[in-house]
Order: sequence, then C-alpha cells, then structure tokens
Amino acid sequence: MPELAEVEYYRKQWAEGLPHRIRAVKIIPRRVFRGTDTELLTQTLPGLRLTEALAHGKQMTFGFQKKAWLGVHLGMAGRLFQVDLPYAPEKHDYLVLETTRRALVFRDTRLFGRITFNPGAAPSGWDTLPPDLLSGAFDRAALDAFLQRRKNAPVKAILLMQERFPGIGNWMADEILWRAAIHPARPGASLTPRERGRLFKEIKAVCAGALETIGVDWRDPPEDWLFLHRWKDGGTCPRTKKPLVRETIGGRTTCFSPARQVL
DNA sequence: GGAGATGTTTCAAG
DNA sequence: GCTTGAAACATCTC
Repeated sequence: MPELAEVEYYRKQWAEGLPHRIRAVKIIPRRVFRGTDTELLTQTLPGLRLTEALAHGKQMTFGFQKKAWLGVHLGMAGRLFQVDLPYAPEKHDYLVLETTRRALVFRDTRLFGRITFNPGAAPSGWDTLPPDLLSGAFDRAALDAFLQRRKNAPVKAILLMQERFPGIGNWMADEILWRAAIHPARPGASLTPRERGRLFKEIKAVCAGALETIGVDWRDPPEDWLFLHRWKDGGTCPRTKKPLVRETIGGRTTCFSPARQVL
C-alpha cells in the first residue's frame, strides 16, 4: 500500500510520543529480516530510547540515541502502529518494540517489506538519497535529464523509479500523468517541453496534496482527484466524464483517461 | 479456484 | 556498460 504519503502517515504512528524507551524486543524471524542480524537487534535495542523517526520516499529510519538505526521499508502491505500493552502479537506481526506501556508494531501480511539494522553512527545509505521531490533540488533540469536518459521506457515506468522519484508509487504515477494529460505509455524522450512542464508541476502538486490528506490522518484526497475513481473497472474520469481504462503499462496496472491522455 | 494486488530485486536480452 | 522487461518473492482478497 504505502507510497510517499502513506509512509509519512506510518512514520508518525511510531513517532507519536517520542522518545520511547525500549524495554523489550520481540521478533518473528521471517523474510522481512533478510540480510539482517536479528540477534544483534534484539540484544542492542533494550534500554535505548527511540529518539528519531525519519522518512524519505518509501524509506524510513528510526534512530536510537544516534547509536543504532532501524531501517523500515513497508513493501506492498506493511504497516506500523502503536497499541497499549498488554499486546498479543498477531499472525503477521514480525517486530514488536515494547516500552513501559506501549507496543510499536510492524505488521506485513505479504512479507515484501524489509527491516534492516545498523548499529553505529549513521543509517547506511541515508546519506546518498535522491533529492526529495518537494525540495528545490528536484528541478526541471533533473526531470528533463532523467526522461532523456530513459528515452524508450514508458513514462509510467519512469515515474516509478525510486532513484529519481522517491516515494512515487503506482497510484501517484497514475494521478500525476492523468493531471498532466500525458498517456502513460509515452516514451520518456518523446515528451515535449510543454508536457515536461506539466509533468513537473503535477509531480509537486500530487506529492504536496497527498501529504496534506493521506499523510495527515489517512483521509482521502479530494473528489476531483483520479484517486477515488481508479481502483475498479468501470470508473469515470472526473474531468471528461468519460470512461477510465485500466491496463498493464510498464508492468503495472495503470488507470488513465483515454479522452484526456492520448498516445 | 484463479487472478490480481499502492514494491523491489534479480536476471537476461538487446 | 546501460537500458528495458519479465519473473520471482508470499499472502490475502475479490
């Protein structure tokens, strides 16, 4: 589920009430810990305080007094939440951090998520992240250069590339292209300067709008977004009032408005 | 029962 | 060496 704004929402679930002094760590060793020293994790965290909760795109890092860092990626179906103790972990709860009164839970029904652990000074990879899409460092030049480089890939697939568009996932890519009136199968290098301008503007707008709604309290974006109409076959385009179409483009289910987005 | 799902990684072909 | 697309991953829901 989680894209930029959903990740921000989940980050806040664990951030609520910071700092948290960790008293116990419960782990169910499953695929989400691939490549991670779970033994070291369970030995290190008890006694430390969770002091920082950071998100960047779809990545999260939780810092423990700058001595240890937990990396969390939610994959397709991961969730983070807090509950009161006592808490009996459910089937797909693979990590539970307990404080005196609360439990911080990582749940992932599909096991596509990932948890990493870095004892030491800094979370690995956190220093080489691509620019945040809402920052000035993500600009037209960066967008244009990337589209030019991926010249034959469908623009839908390009928007899903995290190395340039951190946080954009399937629904956000569809929303951006729909608003920019660009067909999702258009090759990256084929976009005109005018289209690139619209694409740039809508990337910023969708990121900001999603964070203001979903990112705050999981509330839906406004009715006039594609968001509320894209999930099932038979939807109607909120702008043209004509039928929406769903097909696989760039390897993913893609919803668009043929009346508005022409190949 | 079969298909599809808001993601990433890996592999191989061009 | 880079780009691109497909398959694999695991489980749940429609």
